[in-house]
Amino acid sequence: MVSTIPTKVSFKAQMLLAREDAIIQSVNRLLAEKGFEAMTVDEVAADVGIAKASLYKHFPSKEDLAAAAMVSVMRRAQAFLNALPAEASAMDKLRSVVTWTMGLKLAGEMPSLPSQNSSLRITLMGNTDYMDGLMDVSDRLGAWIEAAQTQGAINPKLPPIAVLYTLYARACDPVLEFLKMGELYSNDEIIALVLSTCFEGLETR
Amino acid sequence: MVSTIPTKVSFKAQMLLAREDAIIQSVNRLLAEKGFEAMTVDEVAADVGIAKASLYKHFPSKEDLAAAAMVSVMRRAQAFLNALPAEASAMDKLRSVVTWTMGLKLAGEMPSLPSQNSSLRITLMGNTDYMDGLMDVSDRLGAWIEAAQTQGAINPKLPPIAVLYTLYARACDPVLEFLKMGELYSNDEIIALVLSTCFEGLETR
DNA sequence: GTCTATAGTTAGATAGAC
DNA sequence: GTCTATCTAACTATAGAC
Repeated sequence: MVSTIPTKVSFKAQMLLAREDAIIQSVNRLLAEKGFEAMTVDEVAADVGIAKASLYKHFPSKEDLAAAAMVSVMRRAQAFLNALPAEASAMDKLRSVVTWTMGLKLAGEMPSLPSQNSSLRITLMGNTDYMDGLMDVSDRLGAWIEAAQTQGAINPKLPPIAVLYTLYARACDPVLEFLKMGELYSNDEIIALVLSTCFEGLETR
Repeated sequence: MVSTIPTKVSFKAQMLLAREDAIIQSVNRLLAEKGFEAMTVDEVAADVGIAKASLYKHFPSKEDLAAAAMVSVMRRAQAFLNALPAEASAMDKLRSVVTWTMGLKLAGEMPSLPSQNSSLRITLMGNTDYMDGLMDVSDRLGAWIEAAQTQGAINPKLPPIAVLYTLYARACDPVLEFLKMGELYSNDEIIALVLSTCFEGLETR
């Protein structure tokens, strides 16, 4: 039994995962484009190229679709953190992470969820994959923040939690899209500008 | 005719304005609480204490309700700008304005609109009261920004438009609500923290 | 698991009496 | 201008055949 069935099971499982990946990719893009409320399940189904009922066989609700997209982004973030050079300073790592998240946002790959929606919050906080990823990322960023403060790179008077929130907020900063709409600056220039205001502030140094 | 009718007309007009003020106040609060998509017209009607159909006699659509709330906030902003001491430096004025907008947000009086919703954008941009107010406020802030840059207070390398967007963005900064949810800091402390990260940045000076 | 078809609900907007 | 009652459209979710 072990010798005959595995390949077939594995193949089917692979197809299933591939389809779910396609779904998540569509959800991710649509969430970045229009946000959670404006995205409809019909759109997702049409974008993936399957029927809506089939979609509900994979994910039990619209909220779970969004959660899956967030888990996906969280995994990408973890992979990015893992790939950072170990010899870099805590400050450099933090700057790299923020640069990466802003790039994701400008590329239209950062899903945007309303922080108010309660049913979505409940689904997200009940999703252990998402919560574990969030905790892991927060812990690692938190450690770098405290290290940077000890080294005198980040203002030690700021509570680490406030710094963490400030960094997270750059991933959904409306300044990015406003500057992009103006069409005066390239994506790299926009990232450089916002990175500068974030770490160095508006005041002259 | 001129001597007999005016008082009655004026009285009716006054009642109408009072009712519309009450509507706008409800809309403003609900928009701050739940955002545009989550706010329903039924809720607004119930909150004001009138029938939904009556609401539609005053404002032709949900989008126009939100626009009226934005015009109201814009007027308050203009009044705040007018009341700033003329002898204050450009930099002090900018800090005061940002402090004020963050206070409004923390007090639950800052309506939050999705920057993606297109029908809302169209209504807003077709509303001359709103657009005139926005232009006026932007012009005055813009002048202060350039003055502060000339005086060396604000980093002159930053494009004024990027500085303006950055200041506007503080009015809807999720860091404010995150820190408020944590219940570790008072509203004044939160404002001081975000004001510091905004103007002085995260890096040690 | 995928489909078509539809149930069930909500919310924006309107009709028509007063 | 205000009301009750209703329309219409859109959307989430599911039933049931294959």
